[in-house]
Amino acid sequence: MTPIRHAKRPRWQRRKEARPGEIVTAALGVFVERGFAATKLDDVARRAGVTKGTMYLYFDSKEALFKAVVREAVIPTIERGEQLIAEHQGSARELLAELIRGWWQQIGESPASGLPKLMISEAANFPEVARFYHQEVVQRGRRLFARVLERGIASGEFRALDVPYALRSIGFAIMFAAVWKHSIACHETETFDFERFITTHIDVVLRGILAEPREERSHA
Amino acid sequence: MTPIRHAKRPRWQRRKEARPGEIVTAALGVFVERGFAATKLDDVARRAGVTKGTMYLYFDSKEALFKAVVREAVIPTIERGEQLIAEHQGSARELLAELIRGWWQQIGESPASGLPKLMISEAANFPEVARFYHQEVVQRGRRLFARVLERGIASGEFRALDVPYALRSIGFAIMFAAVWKHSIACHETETFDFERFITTHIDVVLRGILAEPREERSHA
Amino acid sequence: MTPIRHAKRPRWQRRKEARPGEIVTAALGVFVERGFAATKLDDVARRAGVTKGTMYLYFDSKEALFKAVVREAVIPTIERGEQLIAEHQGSARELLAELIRGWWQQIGESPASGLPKLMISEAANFPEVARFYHQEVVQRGRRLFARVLERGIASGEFRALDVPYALRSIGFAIMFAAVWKHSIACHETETFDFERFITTHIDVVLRGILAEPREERSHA
Amino acid sequence: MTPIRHAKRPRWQRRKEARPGEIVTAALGVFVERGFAATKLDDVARRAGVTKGTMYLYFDSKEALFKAVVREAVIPTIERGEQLIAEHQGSARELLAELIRGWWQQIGESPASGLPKLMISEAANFPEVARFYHQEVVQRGRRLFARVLERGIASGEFRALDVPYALRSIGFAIMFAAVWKHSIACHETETFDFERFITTHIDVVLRGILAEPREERSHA
DNA sequence: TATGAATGAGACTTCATTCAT
DNA sequence: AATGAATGAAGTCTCATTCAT
Repeated sequence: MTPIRHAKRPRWQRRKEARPGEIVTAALGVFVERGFAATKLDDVARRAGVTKGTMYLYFDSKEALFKAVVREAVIPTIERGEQLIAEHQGSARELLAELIRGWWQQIGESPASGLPKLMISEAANFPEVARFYHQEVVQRGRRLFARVLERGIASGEFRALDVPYALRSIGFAIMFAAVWKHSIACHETETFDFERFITTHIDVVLRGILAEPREERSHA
Repeated sequence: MTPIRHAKRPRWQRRKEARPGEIVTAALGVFVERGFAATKLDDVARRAGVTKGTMYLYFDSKEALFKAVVREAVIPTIERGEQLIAEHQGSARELLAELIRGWWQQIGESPASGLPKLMISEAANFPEVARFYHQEVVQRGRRLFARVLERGIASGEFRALDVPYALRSIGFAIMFAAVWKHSIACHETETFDFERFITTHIDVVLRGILAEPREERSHA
Repeated sequence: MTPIRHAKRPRWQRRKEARPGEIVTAALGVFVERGFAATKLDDVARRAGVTKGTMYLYFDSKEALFKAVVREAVIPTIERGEQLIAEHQGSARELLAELIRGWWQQIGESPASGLPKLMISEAANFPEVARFYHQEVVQRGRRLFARVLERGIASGEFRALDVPYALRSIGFAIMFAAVWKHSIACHETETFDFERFITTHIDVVLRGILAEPREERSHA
Repeated sequence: MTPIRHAKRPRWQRRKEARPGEIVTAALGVFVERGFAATKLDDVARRAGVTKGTMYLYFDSKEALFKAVVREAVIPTIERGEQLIAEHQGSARELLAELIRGWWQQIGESPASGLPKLMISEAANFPEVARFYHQEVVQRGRRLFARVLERGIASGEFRALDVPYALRSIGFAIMFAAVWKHSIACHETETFDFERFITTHIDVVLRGILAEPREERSHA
């Protein structure tokens, strides 16, 4: 009679390469959901499929993990932003529309879209990180939009705008959509159709900034 | 023989009526700044000019205080919203402009403007509160805007819009301005001119939603 | 029938003044017994009759508590040392004998006698504290002994000695007795009679340093 | 076709015989420096040139390692002690002097001199080890000294002494010198000349215990 | 009514120990 | 035989909450 032998699964595996990324991904999720202070490392660990102790092999502290999360999430945000500019061509209006639509497709639908919410929530608790984010993401993004607007104004496509504020008028709504997605949207019964929102938004703001049709026109 | 009577001033005064309000105000500030979990009751107490123990005379727990803060901040938000509709008249475009400008003046510049940031940050941690806020503020606000847009469409002032999403296109930017003010804006070197933002925003979105000019047109 | 009413003893009392001293005393005991690292704050708290949390009202950290313990225990050691010199008079030999006997009575039998063991054990872990102890206690004590020896040599009572090392020859044994008392002595079956040790030690070392009685004798 | 053969040097060599000794030596050093609880096995491993895991091939636990360290360090201490007695001959005074000097040369200058400090520090945490050390080293050492003193008294070289305590008067200072060497001595700016200390100590205590010269005397 | 000393549950963090490689 | 990634128990420290004053 052979004794029953449970095929003993190993208690854990060595996955040194994969771990940091998995932990950062898990942490991004929990931080975005609950905020830094309310996040328990146990929860992050569980979501990453490791134990609490393992996380300290890769990150010195909860704060270090937070910074790593922001850093990791920021880099693709920047890179994709740069790429978007490089790629898109055509009229300023098409460029702007593509920029918005592209941003949403590449970032808005990725986990990195939680970053704005995270930074907004934790700015006061992590001033240096906030400053870093502001420089590397916010200001860069603004310059991007500004360039497009200015190009459109120069070419006569767009009317004379107060560029620094017009870009906020356009961009804030998009940022808020991302923030919304990761917070109260979860509690809405009817689902929010981001596709439709983006389409409508582009429609509204483009009309809002386009130069007067042609012949007639006279605004102060 | 007259008994000696020390004119002993009481160590503290009875301020039963004033206390709760002061505490809630202080708590709103700290909650908005740091978030619920990162807020220490000691800090709230200090800002309110009382001690930690005193707060428990008025609020059962930190969570209860949080709910009170939201409730207290929500009520004027709603009331002012209602009032804004009731007061303003005129064309839909003027109404919309006044609505936005009025919101900013009455709420955006008050401490209650921190509420959106707070709710966004804590929605996942306080689902019931989030639901309450969503119903009493968000949806009500939306209905407000929707009514204005619909009125404008009906009167031919505005073009045919996807109302539920167009209102977000307009409103999100304003909400984000409030959120921004309480978070990363603090880390900007150049100051953000909200007045100018509001003006530009109204300008852009109004043009964006107005019916095709045809020939005539003349707005300020 | 009267219901039985337990005279409910208060869960705790407010004793702000007394606490720090009690905690330091308790901590001295445990630190001396087990060493810094092996000491659990829970144990200190229990011995002091408080809870762990209470200790943090008075000391910022375990390390801060350690430093306070040393500081508190050092001060009386120094003060009593100074006092011993000031008080004692008479011939150098009597002075030396009194010094040793007095040290034992005043310090050796007090809890502060654990200090040498504690400093010896933790010197490598707390270099700054060790330096402080070395300056304020060790060197001061040495100067004390040195002065007595020099006085005796000058007066012809003691023979010409290598003072810096002779004082160690005398003093080390006494220090070791204190160290011993707080460590291995606890594991001896037969008790150690400190009184008898001190008497013998004084007898031996005094003979060892007294000037040659008179004419005769000469050994290498 | 000859298969390619990488002359792959093994990542590690079989050093089964050498390992335990190296680990014990490293551990002795760290234990003496920092104490048992403050010692991290990682540090020991690094000093021994192995990894933490390897240590568990030779020692079941940190405590087992500690015991091994004591055992290993105790044995030569005992053996050298025995050897010292066996070797030395001559008058009791010479024997005593040689004993002290020999102890210092053979043990005081070896790493084993850290043992007294270690046992003193950890006696309360490892009572059985302390008891073992006490029996095998302390008491044996005492008996050794006692025999020498008794021999000297019997031969008339030494005066009538309270032997059990006189030997402590002599021996404690030497033990303390060893303890000192491994703790606070490291923080002294001026170096401690052990040679000179031993010489002075022998000088002082021998005079302190020699019989009164009477008129003359001649010991071999 | 108000205080703030005291509490204790719970979080972060360390590190001895295990075990897949 | 050796490694070092992974574990989890245990300790330090914080802070919401209680309660004697």
